Amino acid sequence: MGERDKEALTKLELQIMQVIWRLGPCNVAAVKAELEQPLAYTTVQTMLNILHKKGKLKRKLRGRAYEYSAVVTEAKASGHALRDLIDRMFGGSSEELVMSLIKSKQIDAEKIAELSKRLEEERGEA
Amino acid sequence: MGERDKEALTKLELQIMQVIWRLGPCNVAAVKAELEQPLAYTTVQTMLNILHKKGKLKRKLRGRAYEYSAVVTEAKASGHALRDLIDRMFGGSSEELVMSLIKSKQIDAEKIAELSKRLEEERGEA
DNA sequence: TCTAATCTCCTAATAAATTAGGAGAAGAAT
DNA sequence: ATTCTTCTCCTAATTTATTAGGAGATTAGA
Repeated sequence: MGERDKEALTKLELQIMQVIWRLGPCNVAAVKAELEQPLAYTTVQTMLNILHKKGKLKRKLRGRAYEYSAVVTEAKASGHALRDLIDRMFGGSSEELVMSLIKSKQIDAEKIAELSKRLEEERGEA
Repeated sequence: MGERDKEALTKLELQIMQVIWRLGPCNVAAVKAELEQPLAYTTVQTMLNILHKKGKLKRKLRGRAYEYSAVVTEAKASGHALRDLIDRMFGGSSEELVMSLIKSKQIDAEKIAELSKRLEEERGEA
């Protein structure tokens, strides 16, 4: 990865970000408690450090522990992950992705129609 | 990764699979020649071995070199990658994913409508 | 046949991601 | 004040992913 692509979150990084998106600002203990896998305190801390270094989290001393909070929104992160996948697997075409969803039966005509409709409505309100 | 998830392709693995999906059965040299990054012959070979071990490729001696061919289709692999992303980032909901595409302006109402239409047509023919 | 060019296998170095131990600081409890 | 706990930082072991070297086999061509 040549300097670029440092946006991407690894699996564990994502899980940790998700805890913080869900709970809001957290210290190490809170994140650790919320993770389904049992991880050592220091493991969680290392990951939080990495995320902080990558600019995904900011932190602030609260009491005697740091409290970490998200710098990027979940929407932004998922948008980015999606963009990556589209570029890497669907030749950059989001239509291809949607077609793939349909072909693999992960979504159907009804759902698409429903989404279109919801879209129209939102469009109308805006 | 507890035994499961061994479906997932890493970045380089994916690139190599893509060469084979595009060109059909290939030997090491052919894959190496087709990759944009310059990689050593043995590097490509190691990756092909790994992919073979993972069951993504099968191989057959053709002349004096192995010829590797895809066991999984591109559609299947991309379907799986998509499923993973949906599970990991969109709480398992493909609708959420599509909404995210829309919100991040990676696809718009027109496209969705077009897709729906194309779907109807295909439905009609089937 | 002999040589040069592959190609395979085995091995391993490097890098990135995940996991965690230990020392010391600093507040809390007695 | 002394002890106990909790938290930070620094460090590093482990695992997975990427990269590649070298020995020996086999074949093609002179």
